[in-house]
Amino acid sequence: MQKEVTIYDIAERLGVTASTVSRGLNNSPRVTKKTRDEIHKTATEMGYQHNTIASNLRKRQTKTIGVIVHRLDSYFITCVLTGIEKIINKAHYDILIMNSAESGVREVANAKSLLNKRVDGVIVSLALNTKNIDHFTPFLDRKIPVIFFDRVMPEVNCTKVIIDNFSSGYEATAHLIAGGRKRIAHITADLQRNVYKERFLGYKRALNDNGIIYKEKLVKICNAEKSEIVEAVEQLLKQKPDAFFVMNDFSAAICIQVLHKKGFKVPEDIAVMGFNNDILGDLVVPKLSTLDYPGELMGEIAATELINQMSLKHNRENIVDKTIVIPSEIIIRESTLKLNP
Amino acid sequence: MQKEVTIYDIAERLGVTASTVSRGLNNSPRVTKKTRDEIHKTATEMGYQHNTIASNLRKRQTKTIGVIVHRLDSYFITCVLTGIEKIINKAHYDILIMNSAESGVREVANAKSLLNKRVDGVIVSLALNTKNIDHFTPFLDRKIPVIFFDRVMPEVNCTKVIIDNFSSGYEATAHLIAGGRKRIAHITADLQRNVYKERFLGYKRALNDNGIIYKEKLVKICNAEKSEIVEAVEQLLKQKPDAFFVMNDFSAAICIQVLHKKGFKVPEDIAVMGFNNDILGDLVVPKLSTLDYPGELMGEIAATELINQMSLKHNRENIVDKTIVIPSEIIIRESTLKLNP
DNA sequence: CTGAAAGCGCTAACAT
DNA sequence: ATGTTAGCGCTTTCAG
Repeated sequence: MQKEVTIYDIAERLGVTASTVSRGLNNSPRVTKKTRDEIHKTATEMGYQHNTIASNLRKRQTKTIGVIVHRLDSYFITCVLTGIEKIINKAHYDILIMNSAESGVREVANAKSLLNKRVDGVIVSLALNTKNIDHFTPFLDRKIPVIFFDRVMPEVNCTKVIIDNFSSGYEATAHLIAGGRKRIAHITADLQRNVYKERFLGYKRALNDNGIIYKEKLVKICNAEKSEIVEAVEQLLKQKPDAFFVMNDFSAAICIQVLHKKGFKVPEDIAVMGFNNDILGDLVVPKLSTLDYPGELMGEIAATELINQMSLKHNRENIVDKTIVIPSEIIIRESTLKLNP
Repeated sequence: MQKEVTIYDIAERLGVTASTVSRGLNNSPRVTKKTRDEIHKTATEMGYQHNTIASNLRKRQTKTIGVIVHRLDSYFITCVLTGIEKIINKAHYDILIMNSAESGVREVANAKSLLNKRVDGVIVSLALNTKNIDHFTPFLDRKIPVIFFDRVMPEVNCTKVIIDNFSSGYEATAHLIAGGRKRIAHITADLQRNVYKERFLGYKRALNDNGIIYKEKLVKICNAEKSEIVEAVEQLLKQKPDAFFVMNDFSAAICIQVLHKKGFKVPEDIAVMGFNNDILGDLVVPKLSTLDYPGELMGEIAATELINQMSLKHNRENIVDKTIVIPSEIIIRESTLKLNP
């Protein structure tokens, strides 16, 4: 950055003072239309570019929000980001995206960085192994709103946007049972994280409510790597399951692939239920039954809530931490069709 | 933002001056280990948080790069972002992601915003309808490096990271021809954009080199909306094609779905060739033949090049604008298997 | 309607 | 090893 054209340079050229130039550039009505136009004209002539950093320092606000996601290469996350972006942009804020890459350590660093950059608000989905949210208390102390979405800490009192994972897990399992399945395998991820834990609890409860005994051997925990999914499916097949309830559609599609390779028919021999309503679910054969998990809507709602809270800056006491539950919906396609008796 | 704890507050408490505190916090060797430790200790005690804005203003650099993408909800783009992130983070830079949402107007606004925020470098993939790159000249004037990836302006002299779209289009088409196909339909997007145009030219050339006459009626331009793809496939079927070469794997999967619904067998009746090597290609039936388009690698290379150019700040004359071509590779799976004579 | 003056919080010559 | 001083570029109160 060599020497910049500043408002002083414009001021000098026009024989006015920097304050006037600043007002002019910001289209303040306190400066005549004529000077305002002149200011804009010379500004472009001289190649002036507003310095947001200086402005931010002076105004003590950045008109920027931070978003911490647990990964970037996920269809669900990009939908959420698209939703956030839609709302945030309309309100003339910018977005600083940080990627924790499922690492709690990086998440802490991300939070610190956002704090140092003085973002006006934060939206977060927690990393897989985040144990507490102490790294967000500096924000709350400073009355900077923080909204958690999807992956949250259930116990902690703060604003959350989630789906009802328990009910979704319950509903998925109940649907499989209604289809005549009795040995339902469940492939999921780290149960520390609320989303997986609650779906798992829903699964167990549905079994129980239908008089099916829960068997630990029918449950496998793994991350969403293809190799791990393949391995999990193969292991679980030893338990002779008649259905799989899988953590996401991508993994469910892999599951189907493995089953086909092993000579099983889906859904005739084994049913497969996904989660997330990924675009891909409609394109595989058989089409995947799944739970609709409206990412873009979730992003929009989180962002709307954030903007709302940011605008309440001066009487922050009015903010009530709430939990917003977004409706999720079971989508029944082909992979779980009923068994003929 | 109420009154902050500043280095002056720490200085006062410790009976030293702000410079010392600043040095201490930055772990400058010019201050004794003892005072350094004291400074850090009191800083945390007092809840001090470094103000990046003030620091950036003073240092006249932000350690932040801007990335403008044409959309967020694309598997390819998220791979690129992941790649960029990997490299950029290692170099202790932050990333400001902007979404042009395929709008040239928004792209111009994004560029301006990044300029105002004084990013140290920029990585861009152009929107569908961007006509020129004048909005990036202010960066180049200020010696702020700009790297274009994937969607670029071929004519303009600047640094680009791309794949060889012409050859890829050629190779895909030649592969189909080698499989005995003669009436090869092509579904693509706006030919203004280099990537589509060059693949199209490759397609034409391959036809020509193999003595097949190019037929305009076998080519359809559309965006990647599902409905448009379905419509395009249905229209093209009237031309009795024996193969489809489709702009991306997602659309190719839709194409297969339509063909199945119409009673065609893939690849026996009609072959389908995708583009991008999306994860999804391996999960559909039949598995998709496609062109591997290494997004993450592209991101890594663009970022590495950017960092390289940013480090050359003071003798920017040394920068040679170059075009880096990343190898793309045809992947033959099931959807284009050879016709039996 | 415009100007003067102060300061946002930090860093880096230059001095001691 | 630490202090002094100035200033990054902008906004905003207060004055005229």
